[in-house]
Amino acid sequence: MPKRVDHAERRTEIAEALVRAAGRLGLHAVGMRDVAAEAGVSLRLVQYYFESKEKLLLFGLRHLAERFAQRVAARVRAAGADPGARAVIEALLAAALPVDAESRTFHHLYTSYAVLAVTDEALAAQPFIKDPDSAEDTVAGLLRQAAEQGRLRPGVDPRAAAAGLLAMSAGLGTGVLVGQRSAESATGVLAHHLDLIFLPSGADAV
Amino acid sequence: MPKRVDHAERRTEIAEALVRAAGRLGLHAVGMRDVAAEAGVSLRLVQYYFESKEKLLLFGLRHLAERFAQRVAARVRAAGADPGARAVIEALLAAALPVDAESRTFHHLYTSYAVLAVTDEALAAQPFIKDPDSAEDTVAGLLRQAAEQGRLRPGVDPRAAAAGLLAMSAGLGTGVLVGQRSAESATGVLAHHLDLIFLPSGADAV
DNA sequence: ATCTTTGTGATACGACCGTACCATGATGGT
DNA sequence: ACCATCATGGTACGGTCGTATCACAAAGAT
Repeated sequence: MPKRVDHAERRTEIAEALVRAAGRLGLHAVGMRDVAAEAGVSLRLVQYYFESKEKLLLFGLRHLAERFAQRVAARVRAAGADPGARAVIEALLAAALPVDAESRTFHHLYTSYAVLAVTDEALAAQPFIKDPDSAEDTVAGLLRQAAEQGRLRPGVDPRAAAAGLLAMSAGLGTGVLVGQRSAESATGVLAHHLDLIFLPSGADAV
Repeated sequence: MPKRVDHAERRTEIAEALVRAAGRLGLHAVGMRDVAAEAGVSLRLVQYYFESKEKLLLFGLRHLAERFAQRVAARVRAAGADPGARAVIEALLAAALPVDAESRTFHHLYTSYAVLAVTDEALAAQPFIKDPDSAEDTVAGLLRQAAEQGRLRPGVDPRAAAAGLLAMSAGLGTGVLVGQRSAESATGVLAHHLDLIFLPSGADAV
């Protein structure tokens, strides 16, 4: 037998080529041949490791979601040890904004997948729909924790506030993506809304 | 010469056929032949009234934006005469949520166009990018007016709050579109955030 | 009445796309 | 040493897509 290649690793390489090519051309325009060229392999190999384009797309989506989850987790961790709920939430929301090339690509492709999911039921059944829910759980948990410590403005519902913040972050991200808004403006808007949700800590009340 | 058809009217009919077909198949999957079939005309006619697919897409986008602006304006008008800034804003944001077939299609296609605009500079240069800005101006103006009447929570910046609300509405809309969230939940989240921005009016404080 | 322009249809063309098929090194098991 | 099998390349096929071409009917202009 030949080299006995690690299939999982090769599939990951090809999936990352897909992500790069799709980030450049748009997901709608990327073909099997583009992915092959980007990965530096033959068209046949892409077919070999993924039997069909649909399988490739699905795997690419899962890979993208995983990488992004790791990114967010790393950013949250980098926010320091127990830095308070607000800082964690701010880091989490900021990590989702398309401020650099990686998060731009992520936002771009994730939105592309979401649009495709409207008309493609195989995509709609994919768990990437649920990922934002888990993010919402995380944020809601942090808000609840802050509420118990009396750091939240009275009347704020953690669940609704979490959903609103994440939706806002997603919407602002799209605005940044299409060049309608700067990244700084987006983070500013988020910070302003966090000010509405959290009580001013210590002396820096507005 | 033949019938002397009204070109503008015919182009509008074809553009609406495009919108219907794209709403059903997804913008990425709709072709000239689909549009022709949907409009009940021959492929040649679509080419005749729009020289290229790109022109058709651009015109379709403008048509979509116009129809949507009219829809929002009608909803705001239907909110009653001088119903207060909050009611107007709530009507405006609610009109943008994909609650019925028309607004679902709008949200779906508008997001599709936004995704395409990331990689297509002809689309990126299109004024539909600016329309949200004018909506933001409107909301910011209403918030400023409410602030002058002392109806806003102190410390709320009208501009940032308007941007945040519109982004939240867009993000929630996407959530509703992909079936991740119900329309009722989305309006509830919006209402909750309006509660954070506006002071409780009269006796119904929380 | 003829001519010229406008609207409409049918069809052909070239390109590309996803997939399938065929061939063939390479290599580990026996 | 041989062979079954994995990995890989090349290439062809059927379909579809946007666009171009050819044809022609209808009707105002002269």
